[in-house]
Amino acid sequence: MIHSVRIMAKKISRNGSGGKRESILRAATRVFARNGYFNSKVADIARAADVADGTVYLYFKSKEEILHSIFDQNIADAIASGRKLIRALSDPREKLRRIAKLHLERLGADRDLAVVFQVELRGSTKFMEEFSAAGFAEYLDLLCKILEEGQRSRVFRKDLNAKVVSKILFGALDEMATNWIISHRNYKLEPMADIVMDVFLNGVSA
Amino acid sequence: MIHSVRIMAKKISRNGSGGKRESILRAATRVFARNGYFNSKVADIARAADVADGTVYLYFKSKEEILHSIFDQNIADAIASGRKLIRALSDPREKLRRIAKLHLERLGADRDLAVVFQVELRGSTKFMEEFSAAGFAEYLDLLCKILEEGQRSRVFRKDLNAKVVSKILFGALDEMATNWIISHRNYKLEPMADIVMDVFLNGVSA
DNA sequence: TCTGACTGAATGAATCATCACTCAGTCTGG
DNA sequence: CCAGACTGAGTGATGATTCATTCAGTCAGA
Repeated sequence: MIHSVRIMAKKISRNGSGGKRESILRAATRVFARNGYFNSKVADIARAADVADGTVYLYFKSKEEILHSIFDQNIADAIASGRKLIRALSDPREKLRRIAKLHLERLGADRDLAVVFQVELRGSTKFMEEFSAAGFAEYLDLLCKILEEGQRSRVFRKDLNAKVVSKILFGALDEMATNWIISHRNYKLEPMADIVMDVFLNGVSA
Repeated sequence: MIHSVRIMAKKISRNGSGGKRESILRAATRVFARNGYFNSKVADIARAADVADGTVYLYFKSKEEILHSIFDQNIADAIASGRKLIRALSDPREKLRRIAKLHLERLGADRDLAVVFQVELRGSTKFMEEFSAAGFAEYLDLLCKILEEGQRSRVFRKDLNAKVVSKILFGALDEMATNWIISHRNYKLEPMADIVMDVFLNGVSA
């Protein structure tokens, strides 16, 4: 009995929305987004999460690991959602449209997270390289595979390098997100995906 | 006689490639590119420029101002080059092709500068917003104006928002540059402009 | 031409505020 | 009472910036 309760507690504390770890990650996202990673003090994160400074170190090895965790958790989730979303579809164009929409939808739904992804994670080659090695490359690969599939079925032009073309698409979406953050006007991010996909698909269709 | 010699000396020390200010800027670009802005010590920059720590402060108010100066100097130069390059051209498509090539040519010619532009300048919303207000917006506007011109002459589709479309183009080029930096393989950046422009122009042409 | 006063660029050791991280101790549920 | 989650004051390192000092070069007067 006691045993199972402890396991539950552990589980909640690891994954649940009431857990300290989650709470620290959410707080850190907010703090990083507001001040920038290097200007954020661990003490600020602790205060925002309503825990003591030391508690942060019970859950994360270092300040840097917090940033990593924010990225890891979200990119893995995004890729999983993306794969699931396109599983039932057959038209490569539609697959890309859905992925693009999901991409901007997710970032548009949480401005703080978007800032961390678009701004803070870019702030050092070290991070860029580490991150690119992991989830980022996987995301690009997801796009690339769809493009290749479309080339095989002659939906997309075959004279283009799929890898390069997937970067073009990613770059266009990425810029939409970055501009949305910088701009202080209040518009919806996700509809931008339609315009991007219009131009892009028109450009790569056979 | 002596007087004119002094004026020459002053002029060289302000603008010439042998001047300390220039030398500090070049050194800073290298150091920022290697270590990242926040991990770079002013002392590192001073050593790389072969001057004393304090000398840096005779030319720049702060470490931050050094980063600003690197950006300001280069973006202004890039925009001027771009405008000059397209002045004699009439076809909007050709104008965009030339600008895109110039964009990647400049970054591809100086990896350190590219790292500062693609990575270090992105590392804080504060920088992003300040920079976007100045030169970056002007660059986007340059693209936008060409697109609008092309729409008027029915070269480009009129059903697209020129501002958004210019961001798509910028984002695609930007991603080429960023990927070139992250990737450790040794390829030329500038030819990527052709592929980008192929897809892009195909996508926006009427 | 020589000399002594003057200038201001350049120096780099010292200052001082800032944090990431630690750890000795407290609290609490069972 | 115990285990272990949690606390938060303290520590040590770091690094941007300052400023008293040096010294190479300029200049004016004799």
